[in-house]
Amino acid sequence: MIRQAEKSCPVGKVVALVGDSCSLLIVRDLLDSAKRFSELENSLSVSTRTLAKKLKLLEHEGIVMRKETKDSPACVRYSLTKKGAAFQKVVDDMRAYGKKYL
Amino acid sequence: MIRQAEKSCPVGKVVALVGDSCSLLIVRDLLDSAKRFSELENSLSVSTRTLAKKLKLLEHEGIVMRKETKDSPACVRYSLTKKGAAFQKVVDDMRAYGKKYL
DNA sequence: CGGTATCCTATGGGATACTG
DNA sequence: CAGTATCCCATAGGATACCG
Repeated sequence: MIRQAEKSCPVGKVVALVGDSCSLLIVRDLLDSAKRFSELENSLSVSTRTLAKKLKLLEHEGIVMRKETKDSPACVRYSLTKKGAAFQKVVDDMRAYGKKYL
Repeated sequence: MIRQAEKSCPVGKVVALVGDSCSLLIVRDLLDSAKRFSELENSLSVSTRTLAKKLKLLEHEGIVMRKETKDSPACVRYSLTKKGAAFQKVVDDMRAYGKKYL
């Protein structure tokens, strides 16, 4: 639904990037600390499939980093890149808004 | 997709409210100034149907105000309530983010 | 544990036509 | 102009099963 017209607007770009139901919630969680796949899965109550897709997308966009330690069973941690961590202000303001108005 | 678990988090609430493809873009436009239906329609490149639905939702949530002046043809202006205008910071932060990183 | 692969459904949203 | 009403479709996302 994001059209060409939106792509020239910085706000439109941000919405196109994290303006879905859970991308920003992933960022919110990772702003707190790096987390495992299953931790995110539980926190967000999202399906495995969707979480995997969103994480891949966010990784591809340079928002999220994936780090795997060679253990068995597998252990993977997701954290924010600098670009991802820069969402801190947005998330903080949203939190402030939510507390005050919702 | 927004689950119960998210409703206890202020950020989750905000995302549930404006975390779709165009609600926040409507707010962005109205932060600039009050606008008519058709202005929003053109600016957002969204279908009549969708815009009408989102505006109703935002009005119902107390974010947007609808003012009709009894003219012919009809003239309707949408503007932000105080609750809606409070999104200024969030939108500004998103704009700053978009300019810097996207 | 951290995914991928299928299948399937709900629904968001476009296009079009019509009305006060 | 500012919508409402239909119809229709694409796709986001859930559920489930399976794998390294």
